[in-house]
Amino acid sequence: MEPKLKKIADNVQKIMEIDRQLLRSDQAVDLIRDLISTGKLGPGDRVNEADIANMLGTSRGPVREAIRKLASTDLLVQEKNIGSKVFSPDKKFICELFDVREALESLAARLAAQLMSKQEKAHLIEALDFHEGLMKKPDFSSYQHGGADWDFHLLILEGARNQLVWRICGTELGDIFALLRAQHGTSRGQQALLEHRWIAAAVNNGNEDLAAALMAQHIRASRDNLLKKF
Amino acid sequence: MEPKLKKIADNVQKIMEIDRQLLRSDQAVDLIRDLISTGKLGPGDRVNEADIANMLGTSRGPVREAIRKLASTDLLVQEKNIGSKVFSPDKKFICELFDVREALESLAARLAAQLMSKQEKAHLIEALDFHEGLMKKPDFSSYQHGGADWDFHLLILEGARNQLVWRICGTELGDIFALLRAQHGTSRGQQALLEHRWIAAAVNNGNEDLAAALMAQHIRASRDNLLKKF
DNA sequence: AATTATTCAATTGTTGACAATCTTAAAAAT
DNA sequence: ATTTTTAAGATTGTCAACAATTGAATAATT
Repeated sequence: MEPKLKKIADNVQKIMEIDRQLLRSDQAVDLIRDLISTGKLGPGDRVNEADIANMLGTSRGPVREAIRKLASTDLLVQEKNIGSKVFSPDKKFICELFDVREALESLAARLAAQLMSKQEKAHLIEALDFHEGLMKKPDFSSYQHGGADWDFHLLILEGARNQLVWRICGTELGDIFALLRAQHGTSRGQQALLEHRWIAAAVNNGNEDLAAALMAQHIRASRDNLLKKF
Repeated sequence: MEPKLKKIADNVQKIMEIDRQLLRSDQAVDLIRDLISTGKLGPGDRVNEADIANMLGTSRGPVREAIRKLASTDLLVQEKNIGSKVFSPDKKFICELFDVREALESLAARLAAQLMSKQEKAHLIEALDFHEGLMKKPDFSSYQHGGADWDFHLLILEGARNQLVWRICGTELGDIFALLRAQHGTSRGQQALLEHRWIAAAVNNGNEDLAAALMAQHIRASRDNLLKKF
Protein backbone atom coordinates (compact mmCIF):
# COMPACT_ATOMS: atom_id res chain seq x y z
CA MET A 1 0.00 0.00 0.00
CA GLU A 2 0.96 3.57 -0.51
CA PRO A 3 -0.70 5.83 2.02
CA LYS A 4 0.72 8.95 0.42
CA LEU A 5 -2.37 10.83 1.42
CA LYS A 6 -2.41 9.71 5.02
CA LYS A 7 0.98 11.23 5.69
CA ILE A 8 -0.23 14.52 4.32
CA ALA A 9 -3.56 14.28 6.04
CA ASP A 10 -2.40 15.43 9.46
CA ASN A 11 -1.21 18.91 8.61
CA VAL A 12 -3.62 20.01 5.94
CA GLN A 13 -4.05 23.53 7.18
CA LYS A 14 -0.37 24.16 6.65
CA ILE A 15 -0.51 22.86 3.11
CA MET A 16 -3.05 25.22 1.66
CA GLU A 17 -5.65 27.80 2.47
CA ILE A 18 -9.16 26.48 2.07
CA ASP A 19 -12.11 28.75 1.52
CA ARG A 20 -14.62 27.56 4.09
CA GLN A 21 -17.36 29.63 2.50
CA LEU A 22 -17.45 27.27 -0.45
CA LEU A 23 -19.48 24.12 -0.64
CA ARG A 24 -17.66 21.14 0.84
CA SER A 25 -17.52 19.60 -2.60
CA ASP A 26 -15.84 22.70 -4.00
CA GLN A 27 -13.38 22.69 -1.15
CA ALA A 28 -12.58 19.12 -2.05
CA VAL A 29 -12.10 20.08 -5.69
CA ASP A 30 -9.69 22.82 -4.68
CA LEU A 31 -7.79 20.50 -2.37
CA ILE A 32 -7.33 17.73 -4.91
CA ARG A 33 -6.34 20.22 -7.58
CA ASP A 34 -3.77 21.68 -5.23
CA LEU A 35 -2.36 18.28 -4.27
CA ILE A 36 -1.83 17.51 -7.94
CA SER A 37 -0.49 20.86 -9.10
CA THR A 38 2.05 20.88 -6.29
CA GLY A 39 3.16 17.37 -7.12
CA LYS A 40 2.03 15.83 -3.83
CA LEU A 41 -0.09 13.54 -5.93
CA GLY A 42 1.28 12.28 -9.22
CA PRO A 43 0.12 10.15 -12.14
CA GLY A 44 -1.37 6.86 -11.05
CA ASP A 45 -1.63 7.76 -7.36
CA ARG A 46 -4.80 6.59 -5.69
CA VAL A 47 -7.23 9.24 -4.46
CA ASN A 48 -8.92 7.79 -1.43
CA GLU A 49 -12.31 9.25 -0.63
CA ALA A 50 -12.02 8.79 3.12
CA ASP A 51 -8.57 10.38 3.21
CA ILE A 52 -9.70 13.49 1.39
CA ALA A 53 -12.74 13.66 3.62
CA ASN A 54 -10.56 13.45 6.73
CA MET A 55 -8.28 16.19 5.49
CA LEU A 56 -11.23 18.52 5.15
CA GLY A 57 -13.10 17.27 8.18
CA THR A 58 -16.13 16.32 6.13
CA SER A 59 -17.97 13.19 5.15
CA ARG A 60 -17.40 11.29 1.93
CA GLY A 61 -20.48 12.60 0.15
CA PRO A 62 -19.07 15.92 -1.02
CA VAL A 63 -15.75 14.28 -1.81
CA ARG A 64 -17.45 11.89 -4.17
CA GLU A 65 -19.05 14.84 -5.96
CA ALA A 66 -15.64 16.47 -6.28
CA ILE A 67 -14.04 13.33 -7.66
CA ARG A 68 -16.90 12.96 -10.12
CA LYS A 69 -16.32 16.46 -11.39
CA LEU A 70 -12.57 16.08 -11.76
CA ALA A 71 -13.01 12.72 -13.43
CA SER A 72 -15.31 14.26 -16.01
CA THR A 73 -12.34 16.17 -17.40
CA ASP A 74 -9.95 13.23 -17.06
CA LEU A 75 -7.77 14.76 -14.38
CA LEU A 76 -8.81 11.72 -12.37
CA VAL A 77 -9.68 8.33 -13.72
CA GLN A 78 -12.52 6.47 -12.08
CA GLU A 79 -13.11 2.73 -12.16
CA LYS A 80 -16.30 1.20 -10.90
CA ASN A 81 -15.99 -0.42 -7.50
CA ILE A 82 -12.27 0.18 -7.49
CA GLY A 83 -11.70 3.86 -7.02
CA SER A 84 -10.00 6.77 -8.67
CA LYS A 85 -6.43 7.55 -9.58
CA VAL A 86 -4.63 10.56 -10.92
CA PHE A 87 -4.54 10.43 -14.70
CA SER A 88 -1.32 9.15 -16.27
CA PRO A 89 -0.58 11.05 -19.49
CA ASP A 90 1.37 9.06 -22.04
CA LYS A 91 3.20 10.24 -25.13
CA LYS A 92 0.19 9.91 -27.37
CA PHE A 93 -2.00 11.89 -25.02
CA ILE A 94 0.54 14.68 -24.82
CA CYS A 95 0.52 14.96 -28.60
CA GLU A 96 -3.26 15.18 -28.52
CA LEU A 97 -3.17 17.76 -25.76
CA PHE A 98 -0.83 20.00 -27.67
CA ASP A 99 -2.78 19.61 -30.89
CA VAL A 100 -5.83 20.89 -29.09
CA ARG A 101 -3.92 23.66 -27.37
CA GLU A 102 -2.47 24.71 -30.71
CA ALA A 103 -5.92 24.94 -32.25
CA LEU A 104 -7.59 26.74 -29.36
CA GLU A 105 -4.80 29.01 -28.18
CA SER A 106 -4.05 30.26 -31.65
CA LEU A 107 -7.74 31.08 -31.88
CA ALA A 108 -7.39 32.84 -28.53
CA ALA A 109 -4.37 34.79 -29.72
CA ARG A 110 -6.29 35.88 -32.81
CA LEU A 111 -9.23 37.03 -30.70
CA ALA A 112 -6.96 38.72 -28.18
CA ALA A 113 -5.29 40.70 -30.96
CA GLN A 114 -8.74 41.94 -31.93
CA LEU A 115 -10.27 42.50 -28.54
CA MET A 116 -7.72 43.30 -25.83
CA SER A 117 -7.91 46.74 -24.30
CA LYS A 118 -4.97 49.13 -24.02
CA GLN A 119 -4.75 48.35 -20.33
CA GLU A 120 -4.70 44.64 -20.91
CA LYS A 121 -2.00 44.99 -23.52
CA ALA A 122 0.10 47.05 -21.15
CA HIS A 123 -0.43 44.46 -18.44
CA LEU A 124 0.75 41.79 -20.84
CA ILE A 125 4.09 43.55 -21.26
CA GLU A 126 4.40 44.11 -17.52
CA ALA A 127 3.91 40.42 -16.90
CA LEU A 128 6.69 39.62 -19.35
CA ASP A 129 9.03 42.15 -17.73
CA PHE A 130 8.24 40.61 -14.36
CA HIS A 131 8.95 37.17 -15.74
CA GLU A 132 12.27 38.35 -17.12
CA GLY A 133 13.14 39.87 -13.76
CA LEU A 134 12.41 36.57 -12.06
CA MET A 135 14.71 34.69 -14.37
CA LYS A 136 17.67 36.91 -13.55
CA LYS A 137 17.44 36.05 -9.87
CA PRO A 138 19.81 33.30 -8.83
CA ASP A 139 17.20 31.29 -6.94
CA PHE A 140 14.47 31.20 -9.55
CA SER A 141 12.93 27.74 -9.41
CA SER A 142 11.66 25.72 -12.31
CA TYR A 143 8.32 25.69 -10.51
CA GLN A 144 8.05 29.49 -10.42
CA HIS A 145 9.17 29.66 -13.98
CA GLY A 146 6.49 27.28 -15.16
CA GLY A 147 3.95 29.39 -13.29
CA ALA A 148 5.04 32.62 -14.94
CA ASP A 149 5.05 30.92 -18.31
CA TRP A 150 1.50 29.70 -17.88
CA ASP A 151 0.37 33.09 -16.58
CA PHE A 152 1.14 34.57 -19.98
CA HIS A 153 -1.05 32.04 -21.69
CA LEU A 154 -3.84 32.78 -19.23
CA LEU A 155 -3.61 36.49 -19.99
CA ILE A 156 -4.05 35.75 -23.68
CA LEU A 157 -6.97 33.45 -22.94
CA GLU A 158 -8.54 36.14 -20.78
CA GLY A 159 -8.08 38.72 -23.50
CA ALA A 160 -9.88 36.52 -25.99
CA ARG A 161 -13.17 37.13 -24.14
CA ASN A 162 -14.44 33.71 -24.98
CA GLN A 163 -15.87 31.96 -21.97
CA LEU A 164 -15.83 28.56 -23.58
CA VAL A 165 -12.22 28.72 -24.66
CA TRP A 166 -11.41 29.90 -21.17
CA ARG A 167 -13.11 26.95 -19.56
CA ILE A 168 -11.66 24.35 -21.88
CA CYS A 169 -8.15 25.68 -22.24
CA GLY A 170 -7.65 27.60 -19.03
CA THR A 171 -9.41 25.26 -16.64
CA GLU A 172 -9.71 21.76 -18.04
CA LEU A 173 -6.53 21.50 -20.04
CA GLY A 174 -4.87 23.79 -17.52
CA ASP A 175 -5.41 21.20 -14.81
CA ILE A 176 -3.74 18.51 -16.88
CA PHE A 177 -0.98 20.87 -17.87
CA ALA A 178 -0.41 21.63 -14.19
CA LEU A 179 -0.05 17.93 -13.56
CA LEU A 180 2.57 17.68 -16.30
CA ARG A 181 4.39 20.74 -15.03
CA ALA A 182 4.51 19.36 -11.53
CA GLN A 183 6.09 16.15 -12.76
CA HIS A 184 8.45 17.45 -15.45
CA GLY A 185 9.39 21.10 -15.41
CA THR A 186 7.93 22.04 -18.75
CA SER A 187 9.40 25.39 -19.63
CA ARG A 188 12.14 26.35 -22.04
CA GLY A 189 13.33 29.39 -20.10
CA GLN A 190 14.84 32.17 -22.13
CA GLN A 191 13.56 30.91 -25.47
CA ALA A 192 9.97 30.66 -24.26
CA LEU A 193 10.14 34.18 -22.92
CA LEU A 194 11.42 35.44 -26.25
CA GLU A 195 8.58 33.79 -28.11
CA HIS A 196 6.11 35.26 -25.65
CA ARG A 197 7.50 38.70 -26.48
CA TRP A 198 6.96 38.12 -30.19
CA ILE A 199 3.40 37.02 -29.58
CA ALA A 200 2.74 40.00 -27.33
CA ALA A 201 4.08 42.34 -29.99
CA ALA A 202 1.75 40.90 -32.61
CA VAL A 203 -1.19 41.13 -30.20
CA ASN A 204 -0.31 44.73 -29.35
CA ASN A 205 -0.25 45.64 -33.03
CA GLY A 206 -3.58 43.99 -33.60
CA ASN A 207 -1.95 41.69 -36.13
CA GLU A 208 -4.26 38.75 -35.62
CA ASP A 209 -2.88 36.44 -38.28
CA LEU A 210 0.65 36.83 -37.03
CA ALA A 211 -0.41 36.43 -33.41
CA ALA A 212 -2.20 33.20 -34.22
CA ALA A 213 0.69 31.84 -36.26
CA LEU A 214 3.26 32.71 -33.61
CA MET A 215 1.17 31.14 -30.88
CA ALA A 216 0.79 27.96 -32.91
CA GLN A 217 4.53 27.80 -33.47
CA HIS A 218 5.23 28.49 -29.81
CA ILE A 219 3.01 25.65 -28.70
CA ARG A 220 4.52 23.24 -31.19
CA ALA A 221 7.99 24.09 -29.88
CA SER A 222 6.75 23.63 -26.33
CA ARG A 223 5.38 20.20 -27.26
CA ASP A 224 8.64 19.09 -28.86
CA ASN A 225 10.52 20.16 -25.78
CA LEU A 226 8.25 18.20 -23.47
CA LEU A 227 8.27 15.09 -25.66
CA LYS A 228 12.04 14.87 -25.32
CA LYS A 229 11.47 13.83 -21.70
CA PHE A 230 9.38 10.83 -22.66
CA MET B 1 -44.11 26.53 -10.14
CA GLU B 2 -43.34 24.29 -13.02
CA PRO B 3 -43.35 20.62 -12.08
CA LYS B 4 -42.35 19.62 -15.56
CA LEU B 5 -40.37 16.75 -14.14
CA LYS B 6 -43.11 15.42 -11.92
CA LYS B 7 -45.42 14.84 -14.84
CA ILE B 8 -42.74 12.86 -16.57
CA ALA B 9 -41.74 11.07 -13.42
CA ASP B 10 -44.50 8.48 -13.46
CA ASN B 11 -43.77 6.75 -16.73
CA VAL B 12 -40.01 6.84 -16.90
CA GLN B 13 -39.59 3.33 -18.19
CA LYS B 14 -41.51 4.28 -21.29
CA ILE B 15 -39.39 7.32 -21.89
CA MET B 16 -36.02 5.68 -22.18
CA GLU B 17 -34.09 2.51 -21.63
CA ILE B 18 -31.80 2.74 -18.64
CA ASP B 19 -28.77 0.52 -18.25
CA ARG B 20 -29.14 -0.84 -14.74
CA GLN B 21 -25.64 -2.25 -14.83
CA LEU B 22 -24.23 1.26 -14.61
CA LEU B 23 -23.61 3.15 -11.41
CA ARG B 24 -26.70 5.00 -10.22
CA SER B 25 -24.92 8.26 -10.86
CA ASP B 26 -24.21 7.27 -14.45
CA GLN B 27 -27.82 6.26 -14.89
CA ALA B 28 -28.76 9.72 -13.68
CA VAL B 29 -26.33 11.32 -16.13
CA ASP B 30 -27.89 9.36 -18.98
CA LEU B 31 -31.40 10.24 -17.89
CA ILE B 32 -30.77 13.97 -17.60
CA ARG B 33 -28.91 13.99 -20.92
CA ASP B 34 -31.84 12.24 -22.54
CA LEU B 35 -34.40 14.60 -21.03
CA ILE B 36 -32.50 17.52 -22.50
CA SER B 37 -31.66 16.11 -25.90
CA THR B 38 -35.29 15.12 -26.45
CA GLY B 39 -36.48 18.57 -25.46
CA LYS B 40 -38.39 17.43 -22.37
CA LEU B 41 -36.17 19.80 -20.44
CA GLY B 42 -35.24 23.10 -22.01
CA PRO B 43 -33.06 26.13 -21.20
CA GLY B 44 -33.74 27.49 -17.74
CA ASP B 45 -35.80 24.54 -16.54
CA ARG B 46 -35.13 23.50 -12.97
CA VAL B 47 -33.57 20.09 -12.40
CA ASN B 48 -34.89 18.86 -9.10
CA GLU B 49 -32.72 16.31 -7.32
CA ALA B 50 -35.58 14.46 -5.67
CA ASP B 51 -37.54 14.22 -8.92
CA ILE B 52 -34.64 12.67 -10.79
CA ALA B 53 -34.04 10.32 -7.88
CA ASN B 54 -37.69 9.24 -7.91
CA MET B 55 -37.63 8.61 -11.62
CA LEU B 56 -34.72 6.23 -11.17
CA GLY B 57 -35.86 4.80 -7.86
CA THR B 58 -32.68 5.86 -6.11
CA SER B 59 -31.66 8.28 -3.40
CA ARG B 60 -30.41 11.78 -4.02
CA GLY B 61 -26.74 11.01 -3.48
CA PRO B 62 -25.98 9.60 -6.93
CA VAL B 63 -28.16 12.28 -8.52
CA ARG B 64 -26.06 14.99 -6.94
CA GLU B 65 -22.94 13.40 -8.41
CA ALA B 66 -24.57 13.36 -11.83
CA ILE B 67 -25.61 16.99 -11.60
CA ARG B 68 -22.12 17.92 -10.50
CA LYS B 69 -20.65 16.23 -13.53
CA LEU B 70 -23.05 17.82 -15.99
CA ALA B 71 -22.57 21.21 -14.39
CA SER B 72 -18.82 20.94 -14.86
CA THR B 73 -19.34 21.22 -18.60
CA ASP B 74 -22.03 23.88 -18.32
CA LEU B 75 -24.89 21.76 -19.58
CA LEU B 76 -26.41 22.52 -16.18
CA VAL B 77 -25.88 25.62 -14.13
CA GLN B 78 -25.61 25.21 -10.39
CA GLU B 79 -26.22 27.89 -7.78
CA LYS B 80 -25.33 27.34 -4.16
CA ASN B 81 -28.31 26.59 -1.94
CA ILE B 82 -30.69 27.23 -4.81
CA GLY B 83 -30.35 24.36 -7.23
CA SER B 84 -29.53 23.68 -10.82
CA LYS B 85 -31.11 24.65 -14.10
CA VAL B 86 -30.55 23.72 -17.70
CA PHE B 87 -28.08 26.10 -19.29
CA SER B 88 -29.56 28.92 -21.38
CA PRO B 89 -27.32 29.63 -24.38
CA ASP B 90 -27.48 33.21 -25.60
CA LYS B 91 -26.28 34.68 -28.87
CA LYS B 92 -22.82 35.42 -27.59
CA PHE B 93 -22.38 31.91 -26.29
CA ILE B 94 -23.42 30.41 -29.59
CA CYS B 95 -20.77 32.45 -31.36
CA GLU B 96 -18.22 31.17 -28.89
CA LEU B 97 -19.41 27.61 -29.32
CA PHE B 98 -19.06 27.75 -33.07
CA ASP B 99 -15.66 29.42 -32.90
CA VAL B 100 -14.45 26.51 -30.81
CA ARG B 101 -16.12 23.95 -33.04
CA GLU B 102 -14.54 25.56 -36.08
CA ALA B 103 -11.08 25.34 -34.54
CA LEU B 104 -11.42 21.79 -33.25
CA GLU B 105 -13.45 20.17 -35.99
CA SER B 106 -11.25 21.52 -38.74
CA LEU B 107 -8.37 20.00 -36.82
CA ALA B 108 -10.37 16.78 -36.68
CA ALA B 109 -11.06 16.89 -40.41
CA ARG B 110 -7.34 17.35 -41.06
CA LEU B 111 -6.45 14.40 -38.85
CA ALA B 112 -9.24 12.29 -40.32
CA ALA B 113 -7.92 12.93 -43.82
CA GLN B 114 -4.56 11.59 -42.67
CA LEU B 115 -5.66 8.72 -40.51
CA MET B 116 -8.99 7.24 -41.54
CA SER B 117 -8.91 3.67 -42.82
CA LYS B 118 -10.43 2.55 -46.10
CA GLN B 119 -13.30 0.99 -44.22
CA GLU B 120 -14.00 4.13 -42.29
CA LYS B 121 -13.96 6.20 -45.45
CA ALA B 122 -16.42 3.84 -47.08
CA HIS B 123 -18.61 4.00 -44.02
CA LEU B 124 -18.56 7.77 -44.25
CA ILE B 125 -20.03 7.65 -47.73
CA GLU B 126 -22.62 5.09 -46.69
CA ALA B 127 -23.75 7.35 -43.89
CA LEU B 128 -24.20 10.20 -46.34
CA ASP B 129 -26.18 8.00 -48.73
CA PHE B 130 -28.37 6.91 -45.85
CA HIS B 131 -28.88 10.52 -44.87
CA GLU B 132 -29.87 11.40 -48.41
CA GLY B 133 -32.30 8.50 -48.46
CA LEU B 134 -33.90 9.73 -45.26
CA MET B 135 -34.44 13.17 -46.70
CA LYS B 136 -36.37 11.84 -49.65
CA LYS B 137 -38.94 10.22 -47.42
CA PRO B 138 -42.06 12.31 -46.97
CA ASP B 139 -42.13 11.99 -43.17
CA PHE B 140 -38.52 12.84 -42.39
CA SER B 141 -38.56 14.93 -39.25
CA SER B 142 -36.32 17.82 -38.40
CA TYR B 143 -35.29 15.84 -35.35
CA GLN B 144 -34.07 12.85 -37.37
CA HIS B 145 -32.37 15.18 -39.77
CA GLY B 146 -30.43 16.90 -37.05
CA GLY B 147 -29.37 13.49 -35.77
CA ALA B 148 -28.07 12.36 -39.14
CA ASP B 149 -26.27 15.65 -39.59
CA TRP B 150 -24.51 15.29 -36.26
CA ASP B 151 -23.67 11.65 -36.98
CA PHE B 152 -21.47 12.79 -39.83
CA HIS B 153 -19.53 15.10 -37.55
CA LEU B 154 -19.11 12.27 -35.07
CA LEU B 155 -17.69 10.01 -37.77
CA ILE B 156 -15.10 12.64 -38.61
CA LEU B 157 -14.28 13.11 -34.93
CA GLU B 158 -13.91 9.36 -34.57
CA GLY B 159 -11.64 9.18 -37.59
CA ALA B 160 -9.36 11.81 -36.11
CA ARG B 161 -8.21 9.30 -33.45
CA ASN B 162 -7.76 12.02 -30.90
CA GLN B 163 -9.33 11.10 -27.60
CA LEU B 164 -9.23 14.64 -26.28
CA VAL B 165 -10.89 16.19 -29.31
CA TRP B 166 -13.48 13.46 -29.06
CA ARG B 167 -14.27 14.21 -25.45
CA ILE B 168 -14.40 17.96 -25.87
CA CYS B 169 -16.17 18.16 -29.22
CA GLY B 170 -18.14 14.96 -29.32
CA THR B 171 -19.22 14.77 -25.71
CA GLU B 172 -19.08 18.16 -24.00
CA LEU B 173 -19.95 20.45 -26.86
CA GLY B 174 -22.13 17.71 -28.29
CA ASP B 175 -24.34 17.86 -25.21
CA ILE B 176 -24.83 21.58 -25.61
CA PHE B 177 -25.37 21.20 -29.31
CA ALA B 178 -28.03 18.59 -28.61
CA LEU B 179 -29.76 21.09 -26.35
CA LEU B 180 -29.74 23.67 -29.14
CA ARG B 181 -30.96 21.12 -31.67
CA ALA B 182 -33.84 20.09 -29.43
CA GLN B 183 -34.96 23.70 -29.12
CA HIS B 184 -34.36 25.01 -32.61
CA GLY B 185 -33.98 22.53 -35.44
CA THR B 186 -30.46 23.39 -36.45
CA SER B 187 -29.88 21.82 -39.79
CA ARG B 188 -29.85 23.30 -43.27
CA GLY B 189 -31.13 20.25 -45.05
CA GLN B 190 -29.97 19.76 -48.60
CA GLN B 191 -27.19 22.33 -48.42
CA ALA B 192 -25.65 20.78 -45.30
CA LEU B 193 -25.68 17.39 -46.96
CA LEU B 194 -23.94 18.79 -49.99
CA GLU B 195 -21.20 20.34 -47.87
CA HIS B 196 -20.80 17.05 -46.05
CA ARG B 197 -20.18 15.38 -49.39
CA TRP B 198 -17.47 17.89 -50.26
CA ILE B 199 -15.78 17.33 -46.93
CA ALA B 200 -16.02 13.56 -47.30
CA ALA B 201 -14.45 13.77 -50.75
CA ALA B 202 -11.51 15.76 -49.42
CA VAL B 203 -11.08 13.31 -46.55
CA ASN B 204 -11.24 10.36 -48.93
CA ASN B 205 -8.53 11.90 -51.09
CA GLY B 206 -6.35 12.52 -48.09
CA ASN B 207 -6.39 16.23 -48.91
CA GLU B 208 -6.00 17.47 -45.36
CA ASP B 209 -5.78 21.19 -46.05
CA LEU B 210 -8.91 21.15 -48.14
CA ALA B 211 -10.77 18.99 -45.64
CA ALA B 212 -9.91 21.38 -42.84
CA ALA B 213 -10.88 24.44 -44.85
CA LEU B 214 -14.18 22.94 -45.99
CA MET B 215 -15.06 21.88 -42.47
CA ALA B 216 -14.32 25.38 -41.16
CA GLN B 217 -16.52 26.89 -43.85
CA HIS B 218 -19.28 24.38 -43.19
CA ILE B 219 -19.34 25.22 -39.50
CA ARG B 220 -19.37 28.94 -40.14
CA ALA B 221 -22.36 28.51 -42.44
CA SER B 222 -24.05 26.38 -39.83
CA ARG B 223 -23.49 29.11 -37.25
CA ASP B 224 -24.91 31.83 -39.46
CA ASN B 225 -27.98 29.71 -40.08
CA LEU B 226 -28.57 29.17 -36.38
CA LEU B 227 -27.98 32.80 -35.46
CA LYS B 228 -30.81 33.84 -37.74
CA LYS B 229 -33.19 32.30 -35.22
CA PHE B 230 -32.01 34.55 -32.39
C1' DA C 1 -53.18 49.69 0.92
C1' DA C 2 -48.50 48.97 1.25
C1' DT C 3 -44.80 47.31 3.73
C1' DT C 4 -42.69 44.49 6.95
C1' DA C 5 -42.53 40.16 10.01
C1' DT C 6 -43.42 35.59 10.60
C1' DT C 7 -44.43 31.15 9.77
C1' DC C 8 -44.37 27.06 6.92
C1' DA C 9 -43.28 24.16 3.05
C1' DA C 10 -39.93 22.85 -0.30
C1' DT C 11 -35.22 22.19 -1.62
C1' DT C 12 -30.52 21.81 -0.99
C1' DG C 13 -26.28 20.47 1.86
C1' DT C 14 -24.30 17.11 4.81
C1' DT C 15 -23.78 13.27 7.51
C1' DG C 16 -23.13 8.54 9.49
C1' DA C 17 -24.51 3.95 8.82
C1' DC C 18 -25.03 -0.08 6.06
C1' DA C 19 -24.50 -3.10 1.87
C1' DA C 20 -21.73 -4.61 -1.95
C1' DT C 21 -17.38 -5.23 -3.89
C1' DC C 22 -12.64 -5.79 -4.23
C1' DT C 23 -7.93 -6.77 -2.08
C1' DT C 24 -4.89 -8.88 0.81
C1' DA C 25 -3.16 -12.29 3.61
C1' DA C 26 -3.49 -16.36 6.03
C1' DA C 27 -4.92 -21.28 5.99
C1' DA C 28 -5.76 -25.60 3.63
C1' DA C 29 -5.05 -28.81 0.11
C1' DT C 30 -2.53 -30.84 -3.58
C1' DA D 1 6.66 -25.51 -2.47
C1' DT D 2 2.78 -24.26 -5.23
C1' DT D 3 -1.72 -23.61 -5.81
C1' DT D 4 -6.46 -23.04 -4.10
C1' DT D 5 -9.68 -21.70 -0.61
C1' DT D 6 -11.13 -19.05 2.79
C1' DA D 7 -11.61 -15.43 5.71
C1' DA D 8 -10.77 -10.92 7.32
C1' DG D 9 -9.86 -5.89 6.02
C1' DA D 10 -10.32 -1.96 3.41
C1' DT D 11 -12.77 0.77 -0.04
C1' DT D 12 -16.48 2.01 -2.74
C1' DG D 13 -21.68 2.43 -3.62
C1' DT D 14 -26.04 3.60 -1.68
C1' DC D 15 -29.33 5.09 1.40
C1' DA D 16 -32.35 7.49 4.71
C1' DA D 17 -32.43 10.92 8.07
C1' DC D 18 -31.20 15.46 9.70
C1' DA D 19 -29.60 20.41 9.36
C1' DA D 20 -29.45 24.69 6.85
C1' DT D 21 -31.12 27.64 3.54
C1' DT D 22 -34.36 29.54 0.49
C1' DG D 23 -39.04 30.90 -1.33
C1' DA D 24 -43.76 31.71 -0.70
C1' DA D 25 -47.81 32.39 1.72
C1' DT D 26 -49.85 34.32 5.67
C1' DA D 27 -50.25 37.50 9.35
C1' DA D 28 -49.03 41.85 11.60
C1' DT D 29 -47.83 46.62 11.52
C1' DT D 30 -47.66 51.27 9.89
